[in-house]
Formats: sequence, structure tokens, C-alpha cells
Amino acid sequence: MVDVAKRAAVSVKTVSRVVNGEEGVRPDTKARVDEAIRQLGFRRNDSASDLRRGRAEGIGLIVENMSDPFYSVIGAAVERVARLQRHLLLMGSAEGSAERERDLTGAFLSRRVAGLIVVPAIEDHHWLAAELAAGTPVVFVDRPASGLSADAVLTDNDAGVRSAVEHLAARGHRNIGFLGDNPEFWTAGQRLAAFGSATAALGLRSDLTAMGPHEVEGIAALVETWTRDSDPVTALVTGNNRLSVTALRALRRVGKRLALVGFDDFELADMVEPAVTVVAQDPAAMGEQAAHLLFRRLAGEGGPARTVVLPTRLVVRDSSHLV
Amino acid sequence: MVDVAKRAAVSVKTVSRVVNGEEGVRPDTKARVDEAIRQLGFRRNDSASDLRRGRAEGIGLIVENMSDPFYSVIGAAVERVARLQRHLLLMGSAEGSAERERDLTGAFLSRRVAGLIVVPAIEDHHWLAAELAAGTPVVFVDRPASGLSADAVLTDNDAGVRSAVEHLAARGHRNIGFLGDNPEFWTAGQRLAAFGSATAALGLRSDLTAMGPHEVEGIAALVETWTRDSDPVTALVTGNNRLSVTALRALRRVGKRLALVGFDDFELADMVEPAVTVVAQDPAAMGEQAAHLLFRRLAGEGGPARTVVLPTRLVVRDSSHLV
DNA sequence: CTACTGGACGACAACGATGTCACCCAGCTA
DNA sequence: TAGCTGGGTGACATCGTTGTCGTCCAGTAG
Repeated sequence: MVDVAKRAAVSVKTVSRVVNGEEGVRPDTKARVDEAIRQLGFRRNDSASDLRRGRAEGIGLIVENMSDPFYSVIGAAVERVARLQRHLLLMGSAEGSAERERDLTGAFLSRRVAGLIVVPAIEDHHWLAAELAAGTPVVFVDRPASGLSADAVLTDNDAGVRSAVEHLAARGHRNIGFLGDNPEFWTAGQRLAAFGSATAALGLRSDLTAMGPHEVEGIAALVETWTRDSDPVTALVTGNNRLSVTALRALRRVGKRLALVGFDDFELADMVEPAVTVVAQDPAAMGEQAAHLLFRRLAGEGGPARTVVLPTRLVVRDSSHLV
Repeated sequence: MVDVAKRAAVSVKTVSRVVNGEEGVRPDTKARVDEAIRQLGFRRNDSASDLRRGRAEGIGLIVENMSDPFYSVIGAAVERVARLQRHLLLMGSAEGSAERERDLTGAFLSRRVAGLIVVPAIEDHHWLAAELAAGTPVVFVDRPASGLSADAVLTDNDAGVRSAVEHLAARGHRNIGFLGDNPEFWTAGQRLAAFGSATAALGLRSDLTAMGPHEVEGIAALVETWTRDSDPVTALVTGNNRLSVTALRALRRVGKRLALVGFDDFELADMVEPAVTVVAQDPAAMGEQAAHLLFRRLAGEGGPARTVVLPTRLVVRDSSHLV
């Protein structure tokens, strides 16, 4: 910047003014400075700018696994909003590890990012309270923070599971099995609970649940067990899209054609055999809302923590039309 | 840091030494400093550190679209390697726009990232030469840079397409159609050229190519045309996974069961009807190799630009067994 | 006892930008 | 003409770290 200033015969402060588009620079001065910038190929050093201003124009995003479509869509949505606010996206996978999540959080905070968007792993987040109080806004996505009151964007898991159960019940299914993920994951727990209350409300069996197997073999064995009965399970609800796909493979493996409704849509759900009925979430909207919440906080909005709950949409395809 | 120094009754320089794990601090001094850091909840300001050191410990990744599985897998791989080197990942989507790509590049360079990994859009990159020469390493992925000699990680498009054509020819197909993307995209052009030479080498027709329609309707119409003939097309090669899926939908729409081989694998390719034979690339390996190349440059490795070409793998499923 | 060594530590400047405040002067009013 | 105004500009301190270099002192050799 001092080189530019010399070349344009102005002070560094004036160069700074031009670079930041501030008021109060005569057009001819600005032109001289712009020309000098062009000639020297000058690029402002944002590290210095960040240091002086005390805040970096970047937002940190922590997800479980960047390559999972659910999270990458969230990431893309966050980046789109961030870009409009002239912020960069820093992104990392916590891979379900609380330690890795803390490391990433620390790294982002050390870099003085403007804010954080986090899909939290299993753990207590009260240690983040200090940073929150210090003015770095944090928004949680998909799952709320535990031990901390902060903004969050969630899916309406309860209504979503209920719509799945009601849909199957309306088609005559009485014994519906639920395949969920480890209930230590908040969403898995929510969906399990929702399954319990939805089935109970309809007078259906609520005990056909398994939060266990994730592999084709395990699920295939489970299906065998559930269908050996004289009063067999005739339909399945799966707690996330990985389980939906795995269940589909398992059903093929054992040659049973149970009805199936999956939580969370996935690409080609309409092209597989049978096309899978799903409770669709809207990850792009989740990312977008989270980013909007964050930037509203950055714009100075106060008030208590907000929670945005997004609705689900039942997308009926073939798999729920099976006997 | 000065607060920590006061509390531990040492100089800031000593705190800096402890924070950076430098030699030459007595264990008891280090313990005092650590304790002060803990008590005050001190976190080093990386903006200041970056400024002083002249380089940020982050690497910038520019892809076409973060939410596309191909790119998000690259991103996850890059992040994994970056993490091991204690670097953060900054990521953005250029969305096929050269301008947006330049903006992102500029933003990353302003932040003085350690290096850049770029999936380039259509354009000339000689303007990057100055930065490259100035010591910021750049690695290109999926497509080489134009007008610039830089490291790159590519897929062996030629061998991949050839394996697809040979596979279909071996199953008796003589008239094979090629559905590609806009040939301004480097990969699309490569694959088209590869299709031409592979068919020519086998004495097959090389003129059944369309770099045009991307929607179900357009492709359906094209298929109708190609199969109306007395000497009809009996097999299709698609140039990327979006086209494979769209072609699959189009074939269903018009009720034709042509053989199909897609370039690039996709999730559930084995579960759709028919399961799709593909030429699989390895995006995770591409991201990993690119990151390794980058960090080798950062470690001071000199020498001319390297190009790593990764092999493809033909994954035979049902769609290529159709008549 | 003196001279020397080397390890531990601190003072200070510098990295490149920006906020504050003072300055200058053209153009105005009284 | 003297005094004011206010827009354009610059000098300087400052953000939080780290590189350089000098100081201090305990321990050792002569």
C-alpha cells in the first residue's frame, strides 16, 4: 500500500480510502490511485485488515461430513448467502467427533471469523457460551446446542415421522417397523420418540424399533425376524437416507417387498426399484435460514435465541404402495 | 497476549514462545504461562500471526458447485489432507462463471492463503501466472489450466471412454450414440474426441454424437430420432453422471431399452432399473492427490509443473447387457 | 578469582492496514 | 478584509504477533 501511495503521490490513508470505497476522495485523486493499483498489481492484505478491524469476513461451517449430500447442500446454501454479504466460507468435517468439533471451532475462532454455523456432534456446548457472549454469533443446524441457548434451524422431525406413519396406516399397515440411527444423535432420538407417539396415537404397535444395524446384513436379519411372525411387520420407516438405501438393499437381499417410507429425500429415490416414498427435508433452506439468522445477528439484531423449525414434505412414490 | 504475559510475569515474547511450542523455555515458566492462558481463556489471534508471518494457514478450493457429489467428495478429501497439515479449508463455488472464479481467487489471495486448488471454468488463466511466480502454489483439478503451466490432477478421459466403447462393441453394438456436455468444457471435449477415436479404431460410426440437450425432453427426442432409422442406434455412452441419469429418465419416457454406459459413477447406480454400467472416476483420489501436490510445493519442492493422470475403472452392471 | 560459555528471557521494531484527529485551503459570509 | 466553514488529505498511533538481537546470569574452565 505504501508503494501505491508513493506512485500516486498520496498518503497510504488515501489509498486505503480508495480501496475501501470511502467518501471524500476527489475523482481525479481516486483515478490516480486506481491507476497505481493497476500498474503495481496491488491487492490488499486482508490479514492486516482483519487484524486492524478485529474481525475477519469469513464464516465458519462445521458439519459432520462434507461429502454427504445433506451437508454439502447446506454448505452450498451457506456459501451462497455468505457471498452476497462478501464473506468467505471456511468449512470442515467434524466426523462425529466432539474433539474434532472443538478443534475446528477453536481454529475458526482463532481466525476471528465473523460467525459460526455448526451441526453439533454429541456433546455439551456450554464451553461455547463465552465466545457467544464475547460477540461471535453461532447458529446450530439440524440439531440444537446442548447446555447453551443459541439460534438454531431444525427440521420438524415429529411432524415428518407422523406423516410417514399416518400415510402407512392409511394404507392398512398395522405393524410398522422403525429403523433408526444411534439415539445419542439428537435427530435419531427425536424421530424415534415421534415414531412412538405417532403409532400410539393410531393404536399401532410402538415396539417394533431398532436403533441398531447399519449394514445390509444386520438389517436383512432384522427383517427376517420381523416377518417370520404370524403377525408380521408389513412396512418400514427408516430414520435417515443412508438407512433407507441400506434397507432397500436388505429387502432385495431377502426378497421381501415391504412397504417403505424413508426420512430425508435422496437423489434417484424416484428411479430406484421400487421408487421410494420419503419425508423430504429441505437442506438448502436449512443452510440458507441459518446463514440469514447469522447475518442478522451480525447486523446487530439482539434478543433471545431463535429457533426456526422447517416443515417436511411427504413425497409419495411406489414403495409405500406395496402390500 | 500481553494480559497473559502480565499474569504469568513474563514478556509477551515468552508467551509467544510457549504458544508456538518453541524451544528454550524452562518447564516451570511454561507451566506458569499455560496456567495464565487457561485462566484467561486466551486464544491467539491468527490474523495477527498471519500478518506477521506473511502467510495464512489455509488453502483455498474453488469448484464449480459445492453441492455436486463429485466436487463435495473432492472437497472432503482436500480438507482431510489439509487438516493433517494443520491448515483450514476455504471453499467456494464458481458456478461455471469465469468472473466468479476470478473473484474467489482474488478473495483467497487477499487473505494470503498458503495455496489454491482450482477446478477451472472456461477461460484463460495466464493472469494467475504472477501469483504463481510470487510463490503461491496452485493446483488444477479435473481440467488443466489454459495459458499457464501449473500442477494438475486429471482423469484419463481417453482410456475411460475407450473402455466404454470397447465394452459395448464387444457386446455386438455397432451404432453407438454419444451424449456429451458443451464441448467448451475441457472434459466434454476430451471425451468427445476420445469417443471419435475409439469408434474409428473399431470401425464403428463416429458421427452419432450430440453435445446438446440436457433435459429429458431433448434427449428423448434425440433417442427417438436415432432409433427410427433402419440401422438404429442400439447403445448410448453418456459424458457425465448428470447426463447418465437424464438419459435413463429419457429412455424410460420413450420406452426404449438401449444399452448404456455412463462416464462417472454415481450413488445408487447399482440400484436403479437397469443398474447402470459406468466408467468410474475417483474424485476422492483426485482431491487427495491435488492436496498432496500442493503441500509438496509448500514444502519447497521445485521443478516443472507436474500432471497426475488418474485411471478410470469400468464397472459393469446391467445397463450394458441390453440388446 | 577471572573469563568465558550458552541457555533463558526481554526490549523493540515490524508486518500492512485503518481510526482519529489535525491541517490546509478554496469559497463563503459579515 | 477578517473570520468561518467544510471537504479533501495526511501524520500518527494502533491492532496482536513474531523475528532479531541484546542482556543477564548460572555454571564451567583456566
